[in-house]
Amino acid sequence: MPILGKTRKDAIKEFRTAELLGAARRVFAEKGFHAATVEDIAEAAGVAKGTVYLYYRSKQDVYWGALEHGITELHHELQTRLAAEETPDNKVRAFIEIKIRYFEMNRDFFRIYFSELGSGLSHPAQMPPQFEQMYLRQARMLEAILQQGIESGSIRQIRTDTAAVAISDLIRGIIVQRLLGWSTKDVESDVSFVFDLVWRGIAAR
Amino acid sequence: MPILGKTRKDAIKEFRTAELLGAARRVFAEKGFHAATVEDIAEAAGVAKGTVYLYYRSKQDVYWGALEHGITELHHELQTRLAAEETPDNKVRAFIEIKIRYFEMNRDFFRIYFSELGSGLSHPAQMPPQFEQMYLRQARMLEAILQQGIESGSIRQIRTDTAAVAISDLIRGIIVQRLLGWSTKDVESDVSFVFDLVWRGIAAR
DNA sequence: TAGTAAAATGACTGATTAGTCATTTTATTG
DNA sequence: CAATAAAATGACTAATCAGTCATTTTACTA
Repeated sequence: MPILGKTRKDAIKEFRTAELLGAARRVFAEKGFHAATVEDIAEAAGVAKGTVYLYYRSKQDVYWGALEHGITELHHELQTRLAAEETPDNKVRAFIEIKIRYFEMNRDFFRIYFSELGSGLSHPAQMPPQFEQMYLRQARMLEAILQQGIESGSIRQIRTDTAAVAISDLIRGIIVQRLLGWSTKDVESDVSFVFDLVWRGIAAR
Repeated sequence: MPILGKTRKDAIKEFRTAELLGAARRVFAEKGFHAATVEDIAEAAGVAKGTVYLYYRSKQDVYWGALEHGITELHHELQTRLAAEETPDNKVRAFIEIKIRYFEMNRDFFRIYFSELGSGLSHPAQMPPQFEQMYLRQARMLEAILQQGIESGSIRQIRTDTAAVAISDLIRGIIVQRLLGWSTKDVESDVSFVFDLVWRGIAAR
């Protein structure tokens, strides 16, 4: 039974992989890439160190796996929820809200995501190209919304690429504030602040 | 001659310290805190490893020294230049421009500054309290300008703390874009973009 | 210039840890 | 229930590097 056999093997692999990625996310978030040891991750996942190397080629591989998992999940969340909104202003607001809420619910992931951005700054070459693509994919999603708004007349003529990046920066800033405990407001109020600032800035007069 | 002697000794110390901080900034920016070795820094400064430990107690100390130096320099730059501006809108614009230009001229420093923010996220406890103070000091400078604008009626009622942070986030985002080579516009045009977005968002109607 | 103090050096130590692989445990199958 | 294959283990190796300190070099002084 080659097919069943293959499926079962894959099931084990998927299970261990998910187990390890969850542990990796927690450990990397707490200690950062360098300070986290493979032993730490193995322990957090409840396996021995050698087992980690049965599923990932290196520590760096585990890290990228954890990062990719979160980015993909967030992307799907955005695609699904944005499809339900009609107007550009609702879409922009939803975009802001979904990202803030996702990171609020996945703080460990945000720490990895954020610090990877930082190290990508120092070593752009070492980052696998697909990650640059993943970052840009989100920016393009937002750009498309802005473009739609410009065409329908609700958003003024504006550089959509720069505006999209600016919105992402504001969102990231809010998350950092929340993680540091410097913002004690509820999510809704932070979402409104960002949306109002942005919408005043980009809406047609 | 105790006084002269002391002065000379201090002069040597200052010279070596500056030498080392410059080298540290370059090396840390290129490799990041963990991957940079004390040997690297010593070599970049043209001294032996042991010499580094005559002026700094640890690698971490060197890092904080480099960070503090840049933050202080930027702070003085801001204080001096902002004093020359009169109206809130000119001050806000100057604030944006000075920061972008400073980081544009000190790219190595920005990499350290930015990644420290990232690791502060993961280990808030390990960051010496004075750094949190330094970060907040800049935010307060901006807040004071906004407050002044509100009082004079040119800026609408708005949460100055959140707005100040938002402006800083936008500035940081622009710098990242520039360092990654994703923004090819001249500084003036990036400054204008940020200022226009912000001013539409916060100006009195 | 000789003698002394300050500064600089770099070989060395101890600790850490990524990755390996011979051995053991667990699951499968006929 | 063997016999065999798959999965898991963790002791071990080799490499790296922060920090030390006995020795050497440089600067100063009388």
